[in-house]
Amino acid sequence: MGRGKIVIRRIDNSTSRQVTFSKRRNGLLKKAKELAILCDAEVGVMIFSGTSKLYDFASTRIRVDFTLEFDLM
Amino acid sequence: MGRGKIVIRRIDNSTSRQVTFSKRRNGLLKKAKELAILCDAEVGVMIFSGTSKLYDFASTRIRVDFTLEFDLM
DNA sequence: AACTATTTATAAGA
DNA sequence: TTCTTATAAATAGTT
Repeated sequence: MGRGKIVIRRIDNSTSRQVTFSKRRNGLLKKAKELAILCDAEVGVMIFSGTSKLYDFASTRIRVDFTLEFDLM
Repeated sequence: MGRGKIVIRRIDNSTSRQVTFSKRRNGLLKKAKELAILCDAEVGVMIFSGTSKLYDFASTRIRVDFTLEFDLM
């Protein structure tokens, strides 16, 4: 959706990748909230950017304890 | 988006709620995958339906261990 | 389970 | 880099 059609593959240009990350991250969190409300569902989303900053959402009736283990090289 | 505009509040009719759940659940999972690929981000999504069936997605470089604790009444 | 009229998300551009 | 807008994509209501 947008001025042009895109293929779903890693965006090489880091600036474009950052801009797209910001837009789509917000879109995903918004849709997660809507799903939880509309359908009375339990939804949890966690997103880590390349710099490992966390963005997340969890519906109120759910508690999620998670540990993340990255295979760092 | 659709034939009419909707307000984001719990859908009372259970059949409609179920149909919307199915559509939007798929949409959310798709967008999570796209975000992970396009932006090389770590993304995890977990969705529980009213009947507590789990639908989830996690990008391959992430491992998420989670426990869910519902406040059942 | 399909369809399609519309709304919404967003890719490019300014 | 915040705002705009043309267009792709998601989906609400319908069949």
